[in-house]
Amino acid sequence: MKIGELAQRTGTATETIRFYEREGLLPPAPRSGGNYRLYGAAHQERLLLIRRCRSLDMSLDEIKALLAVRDAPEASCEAVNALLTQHLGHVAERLAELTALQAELLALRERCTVPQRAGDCGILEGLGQASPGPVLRAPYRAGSHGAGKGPR
Amino acid sequence: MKIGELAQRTGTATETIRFYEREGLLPPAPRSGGNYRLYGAAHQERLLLIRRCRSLDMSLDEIKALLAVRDAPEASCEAVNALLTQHLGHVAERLAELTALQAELLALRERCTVPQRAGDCGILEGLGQASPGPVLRAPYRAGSHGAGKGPR
DNA sequence: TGAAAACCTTGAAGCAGGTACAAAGTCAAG
DNA sequence: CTTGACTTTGTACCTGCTTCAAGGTTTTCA
Repeated sequence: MKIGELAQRTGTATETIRFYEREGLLPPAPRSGGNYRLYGAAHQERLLLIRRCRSLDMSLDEIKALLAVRDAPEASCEAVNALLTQHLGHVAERLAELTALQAELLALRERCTVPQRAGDCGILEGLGQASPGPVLRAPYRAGSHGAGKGPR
Repeated sequence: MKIGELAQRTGTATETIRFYEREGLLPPAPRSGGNYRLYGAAHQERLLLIRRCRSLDMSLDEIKALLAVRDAPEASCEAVNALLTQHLGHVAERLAELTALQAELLALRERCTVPQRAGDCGILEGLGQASPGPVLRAPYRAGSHGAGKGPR
């Protein structure tokens, strides 16, 4: 099948598929006479695995490590376990951060229930005060997922 | 004070301060004879407000909107309220996603408790199967915060 | 048959929110 | 007067894609 069909079958944009190939997550596809990429069932399964891992919020590097283990079926799968545990750690950490964040935001909203002059707004005042503690450990990390403006 | 001192006082990297100036969050600082940026108390307060908002995981655009209201003290602060509520929505949404994620990852880890051949690993097998539902709504969003590899 | 539409190709640029250089200029202390 | 700490500008890099632009190929249908 051509890239468009693979894209449709896996719910992945064609550009994303090419991107995964460039990044080494998918092997370079064989080409047709007209230089079109041609894919089979194995590619499709691999791509679905990648997408599933992404939906579990793993980084491409983590997925690469996972695929490397999968590509060596005689090796031990301990590494997979370790990776998963580590990833769970990241998720738990982020959950804790977001929970603290939510509490702080809710408290902040309490401070201004009635519309008034911005100069007297309790929220802006509250924002001027120091945070009770570092909610997010750091200017977190370049290029990951958060509570920003949402998809699209 | 010079940029280094402001950086130290606010716990912000000097590059980040210059970045905020470029992005229009901070006004262009007046310069010394040697072309060094010079800052006063007002700059420091504004920067702290920005950093606090960032620690609340607001986007730079959201912060810009907030600052615009702050800069017009006679305007109504309703917009601040709306922004905060909207932001709380994002956080709640992300929390729900991460919670579902965590459950799925925990279930996955159950599948492989003993080291074995990667070819028979229950986790890799589990990853090959379809997800029970879309955990994350979409290839989430370019450039935000997540449960990736963490800072540094 | 031939032209239009629908697909595919590569490459480069853009997003957020910075970080990390490099090459050069400025200033204080020894 | 030189060393070192600081600053300046500018550019490139990070993640995980998405969105172009400019062309090549294949399919469709009149």
